[in-house]
Amino acid sequence: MGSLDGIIDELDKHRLPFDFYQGADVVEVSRQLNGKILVSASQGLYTAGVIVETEAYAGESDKASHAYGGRRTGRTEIMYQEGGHAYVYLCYGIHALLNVVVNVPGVPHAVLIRGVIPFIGKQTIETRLNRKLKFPNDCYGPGKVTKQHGISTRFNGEDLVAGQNVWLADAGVYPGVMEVSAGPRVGVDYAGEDAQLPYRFIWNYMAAMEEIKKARLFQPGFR
DNA sequence: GAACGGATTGACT
DNA sequence: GTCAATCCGTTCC
Repeated sequence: MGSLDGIIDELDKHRLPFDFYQGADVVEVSRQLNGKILVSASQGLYTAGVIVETEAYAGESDKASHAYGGRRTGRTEIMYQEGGHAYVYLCYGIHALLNVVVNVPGVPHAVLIRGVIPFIGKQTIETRLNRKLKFPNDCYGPGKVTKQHGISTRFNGEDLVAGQNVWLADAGVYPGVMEVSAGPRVGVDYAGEDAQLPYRFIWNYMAAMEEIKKARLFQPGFR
């Protein structure tokens, strides 16, 4: 009852389908990813949490994107593949950042996962951090997400639809209509006027916790 | 073979 | 709120 295996099994059954990632509008996909579940199995240890912050990167026409102007290199290649794969790259030489590849082959759109409220594997996460989790502070920040969930650049190219190492699920956690706010992206001053685009989506922590409490997966005695 | 620079973080006031 | 450390991978010569 409420066993870890049972919950992971449930999250596996409710994976986001292939079609979800083929969406033509990466900004809308970015918004919709708030409330979805990030599940990872790294070093044989499961962790999972609710996504509460994302940013859209709109490929060739977006000056903030690594694929701006059709830039296609070894690093950006995965973004040109079909949606539903992970794009993980190293930032500032230290932080791995997790992106979800969106759209059809040849269209290098992606969504950066910037915030997650963890609910499975808290002990694993605290071991990785070497300290206790601090809410809500530890939930926001793209480098924090990958550290907590054991996601390194080795996860680059992972299949989110059929792979066993990392995936996304719909666990019935949905933001209220007005609860996800849009704003400019972080750390993209180099992108000129594109830095002002409202491609960043944040789900307020208190509001997210309210919705999480309501979801079936989180009811006492579930399973 | 080497320069470049960053989709950040955490410490500090 | 401000600010500097950070260091590898990517890119191009």
